[in-house]
Amino acid sequence: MAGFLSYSLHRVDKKGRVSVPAQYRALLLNGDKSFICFPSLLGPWLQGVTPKLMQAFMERQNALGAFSGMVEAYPTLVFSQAVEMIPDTDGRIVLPAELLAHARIEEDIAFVGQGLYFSMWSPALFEEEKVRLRERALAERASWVTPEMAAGHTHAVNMTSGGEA
Amino acid sequence: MAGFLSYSLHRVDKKGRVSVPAQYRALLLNGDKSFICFPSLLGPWLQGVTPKLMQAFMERQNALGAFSGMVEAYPTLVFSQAVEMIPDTDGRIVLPAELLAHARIEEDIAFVGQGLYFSMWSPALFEEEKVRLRERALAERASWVTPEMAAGHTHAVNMTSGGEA
DNA sequence: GGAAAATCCATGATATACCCAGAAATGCCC
DNA sequence: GGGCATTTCTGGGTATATCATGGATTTTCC
Repeated sequence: MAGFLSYSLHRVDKKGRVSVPAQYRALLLNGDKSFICFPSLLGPWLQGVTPKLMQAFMERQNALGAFSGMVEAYPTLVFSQAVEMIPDTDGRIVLPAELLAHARIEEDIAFVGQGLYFSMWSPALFEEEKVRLRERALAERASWVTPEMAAGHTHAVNMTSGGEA
Repeated sequence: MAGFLSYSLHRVDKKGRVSVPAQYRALLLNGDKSFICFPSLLGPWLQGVTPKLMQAFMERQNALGAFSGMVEAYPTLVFSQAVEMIPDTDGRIVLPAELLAHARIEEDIAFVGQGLYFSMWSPALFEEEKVRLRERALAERASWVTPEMAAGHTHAVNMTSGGEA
């Protein structure tokens, strides 16, 4: 399945090395075998996105921004703090200290699948976040599973293509 | 028929293995030979969906959501708790302990067809749910039956008989 | 030369993929 | 309807491969 799923706990060793979940690594194989990591602006966690997604974000920038004379705050922050992570032959990466600090990650790290992308957390902080997520999710749910979705997408979701006649 | 039907009772053995109903397996054959399983946000049961359906849900995410700064609560909860299940050569899967716990499944498990997808229950809990379903189904029925059907073919929409045939 | 980083090597625990076999149910043919 | 054959589910056992992790070694660059 081509999406980031599940939750997995990993360890940060003394040298800062972290195993990227094998499942995620498999998803990166089709691309650049790397992912982009940057601190979330809203809280203590790190976002992990595919290079492709990063590209899409870049293309949203005003190409002439550099000539506008003003600094585009959001993309500048994101890009300046983003780091490309390339897992080594053992599937491990080393997260820069600033990123670890931002997410308050010390010995343990949690990889959290979010479908198109994923995030990395201090396990304890994510547990707290999960409580908040649950509260918000029910309210949000309606907007994610609206009749339009059912009407608009169902036909594209043709079960298992063929099926028996 | 390319849809998840019926109800079937299965056993969870000591090793946590569960046979996926042959009927369901047949539906997965033309696809990825797997399905995605995640806890329902609404109650103690597990949802089973095809990878294709999961994909459709994923595509509904804002591709640049990771950059919005906001955590999308609903998809994050779903994806982070979702696990891809790939039946082995005997057609069995192993459900993770957290999922079993959520649905309070112990020795027995019920597969419940829901058309485009299906769900997994503790048989006892589903019996209780069925009572509630019957009540709600009658109220809902009106919105599922189109005017034409209501005029002549109402009997053809007799979904609520449910249970084992 | 020394610190930091990248690479290689080793390990062990776990899970998982596979095999086998019996029982039960199902469908089929006569 | 009776009997046969096939599928399906279940249980148990085992070997294998995967994967996360820790340590050592080499390389790089200041």
